[in-house]
Amino acid sequence: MSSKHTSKDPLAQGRHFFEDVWDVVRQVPRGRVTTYGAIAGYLGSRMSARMVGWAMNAAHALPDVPAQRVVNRNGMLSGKAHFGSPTRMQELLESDGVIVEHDQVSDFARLFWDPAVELAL
DNA sequence: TTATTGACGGGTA
DNA sequence: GTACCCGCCAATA
Repeated sequence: MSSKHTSKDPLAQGRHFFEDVWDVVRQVPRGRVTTYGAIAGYLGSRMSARMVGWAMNAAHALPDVPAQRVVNRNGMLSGKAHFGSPTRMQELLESDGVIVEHDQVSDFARLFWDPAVELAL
């Protein structure tokens, strides 16, 4: 991360968007999952779910960011291809106690962890 | 410099 | 119910 501020209006975010994303993801409890849109909405940019994906890409270098707990709104492991192996994301989720079938989280609605609700800020 | 893409989501047809 | 289009911000070509 270096020294470049790409945000033209940092005050609007109060902080770097990526850092906020990582901070939220780190708060996702084991055995739970969240979505890109939920994180984006929690941060204030409801339609910038894509940026959460980019943040995850950058988070790849961070130790405590469980990106496997972040899936798309369908509960599908859309980012599994970006893990070490095609099955790595599923294995990590199963290790968390999450059932995954056909690249999709079982009982996704039940396991869904919404920062806007759980953090309730 | 502009154009296209990307770990997405919602609204509209 | 599915399909398509637009918008978000950043990085890459």
